Amino acid sequence: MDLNELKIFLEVYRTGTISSAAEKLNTVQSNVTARLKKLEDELNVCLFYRKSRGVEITSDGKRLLPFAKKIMSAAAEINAEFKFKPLCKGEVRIGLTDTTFAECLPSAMAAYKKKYPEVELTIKTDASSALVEDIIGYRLDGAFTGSVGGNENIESVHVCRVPAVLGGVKKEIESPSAMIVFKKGCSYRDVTEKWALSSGKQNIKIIEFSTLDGILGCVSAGLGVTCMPEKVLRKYGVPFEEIEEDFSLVETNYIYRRDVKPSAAADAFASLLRKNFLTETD
Amino acid sequence: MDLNELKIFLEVYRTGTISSAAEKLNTVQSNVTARLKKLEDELNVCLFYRKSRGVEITSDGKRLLPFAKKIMSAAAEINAEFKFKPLCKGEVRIGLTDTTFAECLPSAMAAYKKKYPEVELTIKTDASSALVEDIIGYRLDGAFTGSVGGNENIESVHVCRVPAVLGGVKKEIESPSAMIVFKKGCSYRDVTEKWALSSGKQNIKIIEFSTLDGILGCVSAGLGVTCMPEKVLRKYGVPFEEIEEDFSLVETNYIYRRDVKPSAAADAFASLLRKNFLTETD
DNA sequence: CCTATTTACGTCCACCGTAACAATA
DNA sequence: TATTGTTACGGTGGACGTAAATAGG
Repeated sequence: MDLNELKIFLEVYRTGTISSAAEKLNTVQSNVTARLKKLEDELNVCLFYRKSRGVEITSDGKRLLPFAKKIMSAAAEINAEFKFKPLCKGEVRIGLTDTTFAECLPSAMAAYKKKYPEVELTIKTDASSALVEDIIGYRLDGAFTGSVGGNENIESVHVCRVPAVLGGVKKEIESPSAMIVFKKGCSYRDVTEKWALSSGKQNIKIIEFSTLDGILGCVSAGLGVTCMPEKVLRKYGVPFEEIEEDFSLVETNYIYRRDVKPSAAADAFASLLRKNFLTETD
Repeated sequence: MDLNELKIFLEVYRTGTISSAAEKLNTVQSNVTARLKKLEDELNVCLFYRKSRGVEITSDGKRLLPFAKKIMSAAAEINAEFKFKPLCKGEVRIGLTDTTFAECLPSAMAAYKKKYPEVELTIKTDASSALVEDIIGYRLDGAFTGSVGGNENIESVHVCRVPAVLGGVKKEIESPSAMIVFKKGCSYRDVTEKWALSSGKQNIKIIEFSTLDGILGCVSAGLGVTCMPEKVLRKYGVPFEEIEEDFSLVETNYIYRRDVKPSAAADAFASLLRKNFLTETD
């Protein structure tokens, strides 16, 4: 059985002649005759009486009608689902770093939920390197990360490059007692460590936190310093000063598996987030 | 889109690997890979993550699942309808002569209705020649008639050959006053006319009736004679005597259009009727 | 090394179009 | 003759199989 045969069967029934059905279907009479005959052979029945003026459906043809219609409409639903409403449903799993999250996610998420209410959106925040692993392991559809070592499985699209600044109360910036950072793999931890190295403070104590609030709370309390995008520090009211561009610049990229075509829902979210990101970090 | 692609998609989902799906479907890996890729290209999505150990369905694949299942089950319903339950439904239009009707139809119809309750059975009684026209014009699926002139569109199957006898009250048989018969085209009218001719009574009056009851009623009332199968006259209690075999033998054939495959329901009814006919006319 | 998928390539069949034929009004 | 369906036939694209390459555990 073949969808095409059923389509032809229905069109012949609708028009009442093989010729006009062939024309409607952009093919030739002989082909319609052959497809019809094939269907009749498959089902082992006669579907139409061949009369001198067109054809007339038989009792067996009538039996087939509802089934054929059902199948064709189900097939049309697939096209509707995937071609005409590609964004309406699905599940999207996006990864972010805590800093990206703080900067631009909430507004993007609100806009996305409003536009595509049927998409199940899952957001995970983690360090850049962990996000890369999640992409490779198919646990995320895409992620915004700092620069990642080249991996042949991963496609990386540059989003923006913003400088990190050194945040901390005045006393700490002048004489830092500790670096308060995310776990290994966070791009801003890297910057902070590079800053410490370049300014001869490599033996400074390290305090690790797993949340942005935790880090900034401690920094505000004068327990240490941290490198962050200026925007984040401003939002939390943490004093800061600029640091050398040599190592302060942090890339933000959108990454995804090269061998997996992103779902339309994922593409839509990623581009929306990227737009938000660029707007807010201008 | 193609039913085969959807079947492959579902089997890959069910088994979790392309290899085992190929084995289940009696084909090879490379073919499953290709069909899957074709489906993905058509829908413009990625349906499975290719992992080192089999594949895993994606969010878009999950979207496709219910549609694919729906279509495949609808296709299976067609097979069920036409292959496994070929006799359950439909419409059957059978033609009979009045004499055939009287002889064997009632019991056959009862048996058929019991066996195939969902078939819409339409019975038409008319003269043999009229039934032939109905077959040619697609208004009947099949008919039991007397012998008909060869028509290349009509397939004719011999059922039986029984002699007609001359029915009438004693006085009428000895000296018939009229032939009481069906309209032109009835095989038994033909026999009656041949009898009249051979016995030198060609100028006898003709009374036409359109029902068997009418004919036999008049014959019983002594208004004339008629030629009928012995069995019919017995049933109605009409006296009779045998006539010459030269013209008394009446064929009964089952006829149908050669270019139309009979529906299973029609075949079933015809064979049942034929069996009844043979049994009752032994 | 075994399992699993992808890619390359060759074969073959089925679909489709052209064209001639048949039947009917 | 015009309309419609059927049959014959040839080309071609796509489906399928074989086999080698690739990747991960």
